[in-house]
Amino acid sequence: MVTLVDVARQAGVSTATVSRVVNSPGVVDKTTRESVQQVINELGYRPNVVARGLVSQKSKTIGVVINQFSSSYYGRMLDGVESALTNVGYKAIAESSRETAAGELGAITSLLDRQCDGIVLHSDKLDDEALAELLNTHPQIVLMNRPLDGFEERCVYVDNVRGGELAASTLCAAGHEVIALVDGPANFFECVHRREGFRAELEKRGLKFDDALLFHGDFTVRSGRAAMEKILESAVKPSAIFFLNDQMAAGALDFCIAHKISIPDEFSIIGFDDEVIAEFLHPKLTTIRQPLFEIGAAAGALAHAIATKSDVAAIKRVFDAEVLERASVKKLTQTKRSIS
Amino acid sequence: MVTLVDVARQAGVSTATVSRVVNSPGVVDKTTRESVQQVINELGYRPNVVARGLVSQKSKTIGVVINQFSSSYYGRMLDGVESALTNVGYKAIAESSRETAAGELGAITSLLDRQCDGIVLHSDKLDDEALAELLNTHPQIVLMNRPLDGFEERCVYVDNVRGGELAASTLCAAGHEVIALVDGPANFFECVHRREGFRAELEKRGLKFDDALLFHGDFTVRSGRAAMEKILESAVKPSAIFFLNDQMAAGALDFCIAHKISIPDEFSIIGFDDEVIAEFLHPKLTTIRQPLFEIGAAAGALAHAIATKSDVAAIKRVFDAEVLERASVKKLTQTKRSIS
DNA sequence: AACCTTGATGTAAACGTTTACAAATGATAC
DNA sequence: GTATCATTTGTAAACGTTTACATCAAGGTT
Repeated sequence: MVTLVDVARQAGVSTATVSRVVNSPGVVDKTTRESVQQVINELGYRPNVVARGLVSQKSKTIGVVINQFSSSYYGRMLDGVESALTNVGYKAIAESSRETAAGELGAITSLLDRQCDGIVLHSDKLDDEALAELLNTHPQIVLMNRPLDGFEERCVYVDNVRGGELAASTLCAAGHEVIALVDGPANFFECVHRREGFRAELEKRGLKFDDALLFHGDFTVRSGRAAMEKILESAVKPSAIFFLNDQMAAGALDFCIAHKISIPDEFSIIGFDDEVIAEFLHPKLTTIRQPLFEIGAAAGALAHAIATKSDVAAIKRVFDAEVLERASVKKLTQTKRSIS
Repeated sequence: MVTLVDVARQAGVSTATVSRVVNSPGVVDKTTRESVQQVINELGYRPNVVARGLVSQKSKTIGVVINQFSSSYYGRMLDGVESALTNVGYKAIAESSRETAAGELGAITSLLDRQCDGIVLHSDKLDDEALAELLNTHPQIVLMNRPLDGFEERCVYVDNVRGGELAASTLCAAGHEVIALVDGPANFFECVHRREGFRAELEKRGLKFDDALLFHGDFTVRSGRAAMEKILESAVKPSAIFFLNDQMAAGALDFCIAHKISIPDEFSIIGFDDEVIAEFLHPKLTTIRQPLFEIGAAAGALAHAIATKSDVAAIKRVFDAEVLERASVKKLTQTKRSIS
């Protein structure tokens, strides 16, 4: 490995001078600079980031903690983080928690040990209390796609309430009035918010949400299939169904194909997330899209801003979801609506 | 930040002793060890990985270069790499090339600058020559899911030839004899190999592959749709089609739905890759699966073995693909076969 | 009693940088 | 000719560790 010292010796200058031509070429004399640069090129010298980090006490690196890599949900956010950081000369280093609370904590510690200047954390295994404590002791941590009361400044996320409203308004605008909702895991804040927004929008439109229309799922394909079956067996006759994520909607669609139930003719279906599978389903799934890349980018920018003590106010924290209209929602005609 | 020096002072010992209780507790006296450990806990001391790396000249880190995060293709391999490394106390740090050759080179340099002990490279932008040069100058680099002549020891990949054979044998076993093939980008080695294996298997079975049955695509959904249209317009009447990746097969399926062509009744279809979408398509796509997690894990293990100069021979380099039979391939009956 | 081991600890150099400060040079102004 | 200043360069300390080597005490051999 060729070091600063090698270059200095070869060029007949001090290490300080070499360091200067690398970091602030302006201050060194043109002749010196050029001859040093020449030696740098000849020897193929590259600064050792580790040594540099030790003395500068900066790693120019932001750590990112996610659940796993093999899901485009995290992938899209990672791409966003990396993109934002690359733009400002920082690096992202991603670590997976392997889907356990211990893994999340371990990843954070490991990233901190590595002297990351900031950390972008996607947590869904730690509870609010643990998270609050973490954020209090480590001012360089920001939360990605999760809000936390009292830490509004350090959270970047999609407005799930607004997302739920959007689902309701999309369905209502298409003429639906009796709408079933298939829930996700009870303790997920996303579910609470999406449901909340959904109900609120319905009420705003003078429609009451009947609890008989609420079905339970756990975000898996299998549970979506089961929920669809339950809906068919039940007494309620919704014209549309809002699944709190795409996986469950996919399960329902699969069930419908198997049982020759025509979608969207017999039921309109809307999902949430816009996963890659959504536009490959049959029919193509209308869904609510979270701007994951943008959320990742904002989280990266926020962590960077905090690390460099630069202006944090300009960074957008709360993102709106948007509806992607595809083919699983049918517009009801006036006549049809009155019949049903 | 609390350092070794702080601990040493507080515990009334030298930094060497503290370092020893952290790294080789065995050699220090029980009483000393315990009192030092006590101070470490009180102060919440954590070793600075950067400083440690500087003196030990080891980072215990393997860098991984991929094209992007937001694709489960890379995600599955990343999970594999991370899993293998975590098992041996190493860390993976992933960087995306943002899909350009310059990005690949930049990521490698950046990882090298960070003193990664090894690098796992997934390259599809660099040609064989550039790669060979890279591997020659940097013995710590290994290639993930790409073979390279002359560097068999340092490449981990799926046997695409065998994968092509598998596609052919699956279709033949179902009674198909006239099989169309939809190609991918001409310069991708994957395509060359898959085609090669496909042809070889056909010939082995006494079937000749007619070039009229070869159609071109570029791995995109759109091109799959277009290829399907071309096949329908053409004079050849295949009973089955082998798409060199799932994306194109998805496009074809979409086209078929739109044009009321029943799959697998009118055509049997097989894809390649087993992307997440495969089992959500209609009908569920039969495809050839690459063991991406295992490939990533092996690549990680290989890089680690090289970095630690341990035994490299035991690590599996070439992986077999497997066929995932779902619903897009139909078994032809003897009668039907003779009619067609 | 002299010598050798063994085990525990400390001393100090080293890793490859950056940077505050000092020093040297030359130009400018009077 | 001296004082002042700007520009360029060098010296050396610092960052937080690890580790070769030295030291020392205590116990064992002869």
